[in-house]
Amino acid sequence: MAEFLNKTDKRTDYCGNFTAADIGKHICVMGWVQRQRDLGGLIFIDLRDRSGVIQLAFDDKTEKTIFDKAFAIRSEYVLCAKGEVRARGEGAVNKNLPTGEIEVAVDELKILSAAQTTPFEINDNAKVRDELALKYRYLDLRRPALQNNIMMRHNIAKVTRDYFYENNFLEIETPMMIKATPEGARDYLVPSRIHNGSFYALPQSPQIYKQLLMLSGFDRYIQLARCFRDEDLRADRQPEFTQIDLEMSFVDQDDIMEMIEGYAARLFKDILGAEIKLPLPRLTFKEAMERYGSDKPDTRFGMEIVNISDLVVNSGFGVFSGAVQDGGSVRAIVAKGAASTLTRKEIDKLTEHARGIGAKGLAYIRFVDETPACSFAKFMAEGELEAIMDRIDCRRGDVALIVADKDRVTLPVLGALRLLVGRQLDIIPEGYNFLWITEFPFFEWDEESGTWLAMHHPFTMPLEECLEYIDTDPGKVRAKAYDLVLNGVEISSGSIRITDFELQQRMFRRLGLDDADIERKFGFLVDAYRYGAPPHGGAALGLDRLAMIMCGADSLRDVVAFPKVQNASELMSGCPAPADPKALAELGIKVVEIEKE
RNA sequence: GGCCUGGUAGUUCAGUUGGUUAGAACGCUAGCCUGUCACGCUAGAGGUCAGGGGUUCGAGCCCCCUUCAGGUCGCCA
Repeated sequence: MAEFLNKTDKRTDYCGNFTAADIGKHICVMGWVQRQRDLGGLIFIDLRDRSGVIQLAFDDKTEKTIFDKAFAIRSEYVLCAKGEVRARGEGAVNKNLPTGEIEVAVDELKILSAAQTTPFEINDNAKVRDELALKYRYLDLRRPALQNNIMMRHNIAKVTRDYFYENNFLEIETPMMIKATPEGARDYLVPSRIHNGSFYALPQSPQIYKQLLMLSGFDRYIQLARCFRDEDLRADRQPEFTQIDLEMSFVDQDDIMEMIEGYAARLFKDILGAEIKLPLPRLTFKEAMERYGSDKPDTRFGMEIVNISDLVVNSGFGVFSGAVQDGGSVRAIVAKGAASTLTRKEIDKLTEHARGIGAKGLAYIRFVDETPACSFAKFMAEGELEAIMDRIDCRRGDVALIVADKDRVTLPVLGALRLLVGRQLDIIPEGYNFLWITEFPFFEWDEESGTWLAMHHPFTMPLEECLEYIDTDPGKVRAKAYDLVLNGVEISSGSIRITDFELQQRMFRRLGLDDADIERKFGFLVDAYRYGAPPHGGAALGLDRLAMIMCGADSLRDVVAFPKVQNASELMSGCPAPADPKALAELGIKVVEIEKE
């Protein structure tokens, strides 16, 4: 039978906060039983709350009724315990525990709640399969590791607000029920009861609203904004997530980047005590792609991509020469000292992987013995292989991986292999490596539709020097867009917005939109820019991803209190779930079975 | 939508070439134990081998389908 708190039951402090300085004090603690140890005439209970654990002690001086109560206590019972803090005996000190020098000699004990045996042990050492842990997420969240992550996330949010508030940003809430955005990820839709057949969308980001806030004159805006995207999940992608969303007026690109750099440095200093050297390094998109095969390169290690097209353009190996003559390239990465790790079998696996992501094949040089084993040596003329190995610095003990294709294949494939091999060789050092990627292309040619698409979004400002190419050579137009990358993870994406009505019309038309399209898709936003728009731009940082990296977690699930799994359902509550037929009728929605192909 | 990996006691796992009664550790229950802290010792309970179908004299193991979970490609302006 559970007991109840009364007016005199006030917690003195969290369990983990007591120290030897408290010896002699009479205290009250509350929490969950981590473990009860019954030694016969002596019982110990580790009481846990979000701060840590403290040991409760019961012995022959303990009143009999209390001792008997302690005897029956099991793991995860919720207790209120009062008693005197005392030093543990010589030799009984637990050096592994912050509270290991002390214990509470209990003289009053309430069982606030009994607990059934949990489906798994509440313990960081006990591995539990995700499926089960997520079904009982409220229990999994009792584990110290997860508690610490969630608390660190809180601290990140706090420092974030502190920093931006101090810099005159206003926190303004934007709506969660909005008009569907015409492009980008799939929207989550919310049906309207009053307007049957019409739908709200949940925001993929507050993009349009924050731009309008600049037009309204709020000048500096920030919001920790919940965002929703109906796309497939990944370890670093949840269907709902939180962005640190910000926008600034009367600034250009460098001002915003500087503001964000200051934030990054402050955050890592305050939370982790890490010094981030400013200004952060910058790479253009083009350079990042050519050196790392990625627009979010992990620059904690080298293994950069080397272009060998000019050496093989006339070689007897058709795969190489053909690729270059067709306008593509032949490029390589070299894994230094990897010859013993990257066996023939491992290279075959890498080849399979490369094929899986679009390469036609993978050539290699594996230099382990006197003569290098090379998959294409027999096609090489005198001196050609030597020239290649010299260019890419492939020495005894190294393995070179070579891809020949269009740039849009060679670069990303080598970029992916670089990461894979880097992890396999375990050569990626610890630490925090920030990097800006700038000068993104504005347009992206879409093979499928045969049109130019906006790579970022259509309100992104082109670089002034590129304006002349908008109609003549769209591929050359670069944008005032900047991504912040941390350890190979894109943690922020931002841009300066177009505030000139005429220029915006020009960009829309280049994207193949006619006046009717523009009006239908962006009508109110375009109109807004007719009435006086300050130059402005902003960015959005992924709070979840930041927290993930700062916690050293491998998955967003470890920093989101109630995450969703791969099929976008939540295992604990069982959502999404079928709706009540009455509710559907009111919404004018009829559920039809969609045939699977 | 594609590909890969996995599902065996409450939990984490082992399970040989397809062969008798499916094991271990932890947890749980009971008993003993005054300095434990992953307490110790003794005993015990606990199994739809994810579900369905097939091959076989015989299936946890082989085959097919389904399902759940993880990773990944597509997708994510």
